[in-house]
Amino acid sequence: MRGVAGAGGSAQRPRPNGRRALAFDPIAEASRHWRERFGETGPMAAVTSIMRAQQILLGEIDGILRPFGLSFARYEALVLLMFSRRGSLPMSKMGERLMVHPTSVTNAVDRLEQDELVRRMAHPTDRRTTLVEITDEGRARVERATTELMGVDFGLRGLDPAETARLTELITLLRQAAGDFT
Amino acid sequence: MRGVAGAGGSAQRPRPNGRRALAFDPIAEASRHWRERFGETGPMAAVTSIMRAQQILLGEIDGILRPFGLSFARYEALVLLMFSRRGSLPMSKMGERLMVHPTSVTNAVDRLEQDELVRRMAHPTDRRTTLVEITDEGRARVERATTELMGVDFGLRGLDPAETARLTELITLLRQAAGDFT
DNA sequence: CCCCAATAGTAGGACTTCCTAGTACCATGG
DNA sequence: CCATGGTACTAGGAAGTCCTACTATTGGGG
Repeated sequence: MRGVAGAGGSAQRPRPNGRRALAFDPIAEASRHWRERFGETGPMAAVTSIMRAQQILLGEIDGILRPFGLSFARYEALVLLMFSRRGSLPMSKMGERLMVHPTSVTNAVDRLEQDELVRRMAHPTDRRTTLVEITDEGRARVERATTELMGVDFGLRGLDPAETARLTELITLLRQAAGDFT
Repeated sequence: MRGVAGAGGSAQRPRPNGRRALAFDPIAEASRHWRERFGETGPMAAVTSIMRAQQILLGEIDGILRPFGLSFARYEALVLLMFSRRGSLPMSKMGERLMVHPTSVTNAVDRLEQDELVRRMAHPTDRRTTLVEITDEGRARVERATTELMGVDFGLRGLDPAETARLTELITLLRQAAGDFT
């Protein structure tokens, strides 16, 4: 269905969605065009690169998670609940930690609940709040999926540990400047 | 509507979707949890960071483009056409260069055509092929949008030019390993 | 003690991405 | 000369994101 990162090193692996590898880097190519016409192009190349990286990684990860009946969005929600002390959190807390819109949480929880991987519960004191609790099946599922994902480094290839750490570091600077945290 | 990247340096700017800055970095926090439980966490942190960076940048850019009646997806398509020699390209070529699924091109071109920023034309010799040509209005629009985007470094903040270049470089390694190009 | 602003969650809608299927057309081999 | 396989595009649908309301509930100030 997706290949789940088997096959070969890097060259002849079929592209996720049926595209094939190009003989040149289209981002570098575009960057060249920009430079000719506008001069500075660093930020544009970086932004385009990030967009593309996200697309690649999400495709890779979703492909790995598909056999588990999960998407990355729902997987992340399950992980968050698994890490929580009581195995449950208010929806609002989930949105905050996952850094997504409240309606995205509603969406994810709806689907997870349909699969009986989580359960909505009333909050004991605040009737506005909905608690989301991970089920035993949810725990089992996320545990297995995690093993699988870690086995393939979350689809991340081509970077050694130091480079991986540096990448995270640079993006942390970006995120801080964007106001993600103080 | 979105703020268009004005206001302040980094701290008190309202988050794109109404979330506010947290007092800690949720990705670092999650990474700590992972390390406790599973040991290695480098790839997971990097992947999560990229996902978040994409979300931030896309929100930023779409906010800037909204006054121009464009989204980033459609903007990229217009830029591609603007850079092409004849101002027109086959849809398939566009999908290849933009690295998106053919149906995504159809979608983007549909909307651009409704706004009369591009025009579908028959290919002179191959009747399977649809050529997409940028209109004068399309050129004008993308020109103005580009000025705006370059003025705010495509929403990229917090990195100096060297760091920006390094970020692109690291992601290029990732993309190459994923088979984006040879 | 009550009104009113803030908070929590959801419904509905716009947009994007991908996938699967289908149709139309080209190009090559028998 | 046609049959077959590959290419180009689109229709329909699933999933995710965000946004704008809207309802319910809470908690504080007058």
